[in-house]
Amino acid sequence: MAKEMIRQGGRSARIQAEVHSAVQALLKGMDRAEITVPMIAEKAGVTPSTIYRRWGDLSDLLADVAVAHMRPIADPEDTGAMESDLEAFILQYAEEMSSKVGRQMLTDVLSGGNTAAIKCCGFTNQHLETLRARALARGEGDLDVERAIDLIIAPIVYHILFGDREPSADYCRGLIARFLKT
Amino acid sequence: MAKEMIRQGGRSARIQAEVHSAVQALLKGMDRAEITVPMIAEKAGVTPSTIYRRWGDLSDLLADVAVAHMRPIADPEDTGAMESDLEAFILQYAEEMSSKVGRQMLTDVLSGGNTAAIKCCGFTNQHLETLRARALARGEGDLDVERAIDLIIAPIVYHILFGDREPSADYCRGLIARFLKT
DNA sequence: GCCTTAATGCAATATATTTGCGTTAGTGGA
DNA sequence: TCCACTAACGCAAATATATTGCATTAAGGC
Repeated sequence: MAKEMIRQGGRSARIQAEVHSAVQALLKGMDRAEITVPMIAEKAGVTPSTIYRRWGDLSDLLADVAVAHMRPIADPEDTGAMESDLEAFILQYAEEMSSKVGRQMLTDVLSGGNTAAIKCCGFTNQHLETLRARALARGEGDLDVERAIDLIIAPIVYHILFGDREPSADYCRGLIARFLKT
Repeated sequence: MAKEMIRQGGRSARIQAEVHSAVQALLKGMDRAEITVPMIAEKAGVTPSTIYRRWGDLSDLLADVAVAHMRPIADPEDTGAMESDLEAFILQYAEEMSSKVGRQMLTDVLSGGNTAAIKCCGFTNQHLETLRARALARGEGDLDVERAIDLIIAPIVYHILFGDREPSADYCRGLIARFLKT
């Protein structure tokens, strides 16, 4: 019976919430490089050892918080047509990701375990799949999600991560136009 | 006079070399998460405080080492034609970056200061510019480097970083074909 | 309500980082 | 070549962070 069960309710969940919000609060006030686990523990009203045991180390914790914060709460806006849906979603995506906190979330996700990164790009796929389902329902034809990742998302993320270019709205619209041109 | 000069010769350079090779040696034998500064210091025959003072912290050191290791020693192979040059370069790039050490270098570069990342993508640009110069010299027409970054490099890097797909040779050739198709 | 045990807190220990100070060794000028 | 200047280093003490054993708390199933 009961082997290696993972608990989800009550105290355990409350502590996770406290720790997450402590991290987010600290991220607003200081650079990521100066945040420490004891600092988070104190703000969350928890013992440091609890954090170490649950999350392993700071990278994993930050990645976990970043993923939780990126988790979509709502579907992308429905503007009535696939092209405008796509533009609205991409522009918002680029703006969120290129902001200071967005960049931090990206690097945290990539520094943490590989599972965080997979989840993160899973969210993006999910959003694009939503747009695809809408397009099909409207009879506007298909939307190739893989191709959208390669032609639109990947360049935006690349330039944000490597800092060699700002993903301006015009640049994003250019990527979308290239994608739509069959 | 002499304000804030930076020394380059002798001991200082030797120590940098020792530390770099110590890091590379350690990276071969263990996971990046278990490497510590004192560990590196001992293998390099140096005091930990020296490393802390020169590089700040582990992230910056690893980023520095990764950048140094990515710095191109030779130009990409000259195969006689732009298309084959491009294919040769991209396939090698994808293979290097998707290897275990390649992934580590990428995340190290992105975790370290922003300057490391810029240098890193500068190397890629430089290689593509070399291919472009060759193509122009041969009278094969132009090669749009920015577009190559967006259409070929960015998707490869994206999938390596987020781990949602392996950049196989066939996949890379598909990206190249898409790029060449005007 | 009772039992089992995952999850936490506490405290002791081990490890890593920072810092003050004396020493070594590049660098430029005489 | 020698000398003055000082950046960069080594050492060791002080501080901060990470790990671990053990007692305690509280989910989840009965």
